[in-house]
Amino acid sequence: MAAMNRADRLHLILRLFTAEKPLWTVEEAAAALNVSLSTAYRQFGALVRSGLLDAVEGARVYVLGPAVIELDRNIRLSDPLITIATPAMKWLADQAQIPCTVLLCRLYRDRVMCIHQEERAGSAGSVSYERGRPMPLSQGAPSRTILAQLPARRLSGLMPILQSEAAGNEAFQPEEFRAELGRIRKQGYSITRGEVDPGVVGVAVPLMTPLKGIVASLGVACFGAPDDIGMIRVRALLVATAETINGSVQQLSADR
Amino acid sequence: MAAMNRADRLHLILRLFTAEKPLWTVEEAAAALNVSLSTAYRQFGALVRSGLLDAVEGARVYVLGPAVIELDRNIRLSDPLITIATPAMKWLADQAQIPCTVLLCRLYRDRVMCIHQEERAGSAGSVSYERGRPMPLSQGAPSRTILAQLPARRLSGLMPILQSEAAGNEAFQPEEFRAELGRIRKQGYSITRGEVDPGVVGVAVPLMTPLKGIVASLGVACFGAPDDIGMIRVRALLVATAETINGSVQQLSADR
DNA sequence: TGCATGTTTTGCATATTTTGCGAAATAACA
DNA sequence: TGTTATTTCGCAAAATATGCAAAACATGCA
Repeated sequence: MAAMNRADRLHLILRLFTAEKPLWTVEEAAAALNVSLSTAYRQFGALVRSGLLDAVEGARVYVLGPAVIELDRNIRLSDPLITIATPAMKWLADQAQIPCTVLLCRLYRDRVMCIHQEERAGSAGSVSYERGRPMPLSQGAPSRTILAQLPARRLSGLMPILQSEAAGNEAFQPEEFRAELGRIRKQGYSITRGEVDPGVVGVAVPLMTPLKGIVASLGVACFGAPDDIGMIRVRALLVATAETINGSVQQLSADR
Repeated sequence: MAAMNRADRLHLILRLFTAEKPLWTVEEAAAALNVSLSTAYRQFGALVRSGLLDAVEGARVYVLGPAVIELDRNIRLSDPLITIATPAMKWLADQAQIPCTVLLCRLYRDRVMCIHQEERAGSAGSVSYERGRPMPLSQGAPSRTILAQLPARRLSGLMPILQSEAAGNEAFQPEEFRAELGRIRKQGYSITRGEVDPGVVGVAVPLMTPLKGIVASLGVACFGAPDDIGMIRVRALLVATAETINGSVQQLSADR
């Protein structure tokens, strides 16, 4: 196995705890991680001491711990992109005159993940692009907008992922997909209709970021069959909001 | 320095990133952690690879990374206590006829921390007991309710913390405080008025938990000068809700 | 109560990883 | 281009983690 250091290994443990399998016994984890039982006990013990894991039920089973919640608050309060974007996103949610959710998304590993969302007051709809949930690269306006921003080199590196995401689906046409990304880049936005959630129309635009090598997008997921006029309006608001955010980001960079 | 393993050390790094000081250069961190610069670079590099940290601004500065957001979603979706309590907390927020926020809190290190909150629709007030923010042990109904549940031995261990929290304040009377905790234990709830936030009245009741050694409380923070009748109503709802949650927890334990 | 079973911790020798140092490479910038 | 600040790298020494087997602990049941 490739060289590994403690952060890698630690994160490997934490990554066992997914929404699909949130509970792990030490025995299961030892098997999954290919380590002896006693090592797994020691590692879990350390993680529990740090608060990143928590013991349930007489310690037979472990779940993610309270330190995660604390760290998440810190990130909400202090991440540069999130703090800059939040007020603008609230404004956008307020101005859009149709039920919707505003999404701030970024590339994360081989996925696109929402890192902040603002719901329009009274909008009951829920969206797959939910805060903290990694989504496929190829589906939905936020993802496509992000792909469209990538340098050719980086995009090529991701093609295998796109291929595997499309596996089983109707024929995935790399060339056609690239052309689509080119169009998005040119027009400056992406729209998808019901591609991720049935009945939901998504629009997204690219975002500059203060983060080294981070690619992000700002999107709006609209519920309740919005008409074309409504979507044009939302798109315009979105472009304006993104410009505001980009401006603040530039500002921040200049200040340092 | 005491024996330490890699999980401990890793967590030490993560804990540097607080809401007060969210940005760290490698140099600052190396100094704070008492390690050489090259070690700090290596550790930060590993953490960035795992997504727990993120490089800002040409990588001169680091912040908490997207993996934290992903882990937080996992915890929201899967923590046994949170998932059990959430529907009951929504119900409670809905039934309370005054503006309020419902709080699920637990002991976390030497503090009490809210791990889930539900705001009553239309309640604009904000509360210091915010999700993910560690609060002093001695202040507020959720904290006191939790202290009141602790075995004498454990409480004694925490007395120095209480002392230091009270440092500078008007004379802190350990005996008086213990007596107060005794009253809370007997009557089964705690009420504080404006102790944490001016104008906010807090009520809290203890909670059984499925977690080994975890002590928790369910509380309501009421805004807008609620009258006594209102508070009695809320308190009764709170007791009922806690019973529901306790029941579900028992259920869960029995199932395993 | 005591036995049988399943779970968790510990001691120890060994293997692996981490560390700090100085040097080298790289990037930033005037 | 030269100058400085940042970041990576190679290496030997020091610190830690690991697996194993044995021991301690807990649990359930007759």
